Amino acid sequence: MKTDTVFKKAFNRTLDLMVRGDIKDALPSENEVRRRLGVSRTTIRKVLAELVHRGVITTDRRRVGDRQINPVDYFPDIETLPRNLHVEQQFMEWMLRGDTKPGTLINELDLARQFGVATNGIREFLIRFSRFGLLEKRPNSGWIFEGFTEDFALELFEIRVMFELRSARLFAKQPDQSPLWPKLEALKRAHLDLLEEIEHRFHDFSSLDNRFHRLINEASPNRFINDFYDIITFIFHYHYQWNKRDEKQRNHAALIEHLAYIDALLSHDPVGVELAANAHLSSAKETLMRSLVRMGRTDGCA
Amino acid sequence: MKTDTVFKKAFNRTLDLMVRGDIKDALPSENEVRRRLGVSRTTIRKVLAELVHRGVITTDRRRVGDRQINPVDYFPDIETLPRNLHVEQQFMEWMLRGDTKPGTLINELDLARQFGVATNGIREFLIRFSRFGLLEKRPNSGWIFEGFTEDFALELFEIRVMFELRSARLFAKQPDQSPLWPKLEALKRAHLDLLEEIEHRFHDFSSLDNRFHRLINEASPNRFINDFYDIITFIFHYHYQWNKRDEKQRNHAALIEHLAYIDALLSHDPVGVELAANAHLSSAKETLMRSLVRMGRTDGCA
DNA sequence: ATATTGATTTTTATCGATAAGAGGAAGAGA
DNA sequence: TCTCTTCCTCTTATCGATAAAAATCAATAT
Repeated sequence: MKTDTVFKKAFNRTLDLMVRGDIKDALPSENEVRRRLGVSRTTIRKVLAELVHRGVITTDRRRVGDRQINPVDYFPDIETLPRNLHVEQQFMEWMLRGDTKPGTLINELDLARQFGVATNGIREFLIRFSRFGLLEKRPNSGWIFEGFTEDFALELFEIRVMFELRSARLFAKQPDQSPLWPKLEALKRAHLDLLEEIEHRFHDFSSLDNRFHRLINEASPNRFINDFYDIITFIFHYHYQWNKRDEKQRNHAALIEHLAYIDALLSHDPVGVELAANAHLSSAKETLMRSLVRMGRTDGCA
Repeated sequence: MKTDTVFKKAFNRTLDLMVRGDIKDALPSENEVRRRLGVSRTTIRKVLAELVHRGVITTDRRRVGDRQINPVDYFPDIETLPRNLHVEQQFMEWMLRGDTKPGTLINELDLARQFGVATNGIREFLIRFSRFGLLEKRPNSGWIFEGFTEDFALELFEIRVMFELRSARLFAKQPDQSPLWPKLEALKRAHLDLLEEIEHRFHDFSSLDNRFHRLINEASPNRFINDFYDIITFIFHYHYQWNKRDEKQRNHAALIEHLAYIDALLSHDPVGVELAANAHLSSAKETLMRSLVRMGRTDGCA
């Protein structure tokens, strides 16, 4: 039996639309709502039915009633997360926080019980996750966890540098009329904005980081490079979610490096691009390696 | 209910051992057989029980009887293939032979019925397969097949060249005492042997090809490069399984290129290595691209 | 006609059940 | 004491069932 997370999320989002005034008086057609929320009409109808049932809208012509919408009407956030995300989060927590050692073998059944899902869900997650190079399957037996080790990080960065330099070079070579230049300019402004407010908005850096590196790849797209960047994004997302040490400084420094990198790109100077990219990447690597060493020492020897 | 392919394969292999005379008179201990076949003792016991049941060995002390072993005693090969391999093969056939167009959407239920397995098996295969960059999942809906197109091949080769040049360079730089040099020598000899008998042994090239490129990576291992080579191996394996055109010439040419490449490596000459590697890779690319174009034309316009 | 809603069919996500296979504990034999 | 075997438990591979969500088809209204 599927979870009804899609419905609950759609319901909450519909309430949002009404609260924000994007929907007032009569509701738009089912198809219109469907388009806005990006779910099927079946789900929309369920949402509408529930709204009627709760007296938020009237049955005839579905007018928005004068009933106030309050926080209790919303489904709790957890119930709007699909199962596989749930599994992912719990697994990453198990792996990164639990200080899971290289060579640990993973027991599907055990994890399934721990996470409260069927073994199937665990297995599907593990298959998906295995492309990150941290797991290996022994047929008819379990999985072996290779460990989020220094070696892993070094190998990851070796590829990352190759790919990034390749893409940056190609980006710099684009014709002047390319639509990517204005995009890069916009991104530069976003960086400057963030820099101004770095004191309290430093969390926003990671999404900017992502946008930047993906933009670099857009100049000459290659699906394998893009896929590889998924790995980086994923690993960093979870790793730094639980390693907040020096987050502000880290992000501040990276922001400055990005700006130098962007300027080098904007100046079309290949040597400068290479230098700036290298500088940024090696500092990112440094940061990760340092935090890995620290992680390993959480048992008290530092 | 699991399939008993492990048992059947182990059974066949045990018969092989007896036929080949590796096992005569009394059988070795369960643990010994286990070690040789690489399966669990549970499975071995099942095999032994079956052998007794069929009168191939005697119950007491498990002596090999004088009953002749004949082909009928073997389980058919198909029953020794695990389910997921089955799915894989059928899917690849569906995709490559069926001339499946880019943008085709994949229906798990439909494939499950077609291949005679539960939807779960299909889904697990698709998740595993999606790392090859040919599929994309739409949550709560199906999968979309991106197509085994020219773009795909071009992107694949761009990465392949980057990785191979990197690895070849590092390989050439190894110290003289590295154990990889003798391995390379051995591989060279294998190439020469095959070259002599190319007329009727040209099928053996692909495994040699694999060994060669994996050896190159061994000098400075990187799991992501290795994983990427899995993609290449997989794609080529199936693609050329159904595109046998010019197979002999193709392999013959590649063999010659390999030899030049190997000699360049053995001479530690970085420029020569780069040239030879490039030459080989671009010819491999040529071959693939040509066969892709032909595939597209199987509808008769050529 | 065309867009909107209503009813119906298909497909996906998810669970639970079960035979096959892995592996451990302890007795039996050398 | 050590290996081999028997017995037993736990895990994986695989199926089938079912609610949720998507997709399609039919009816109605504008």
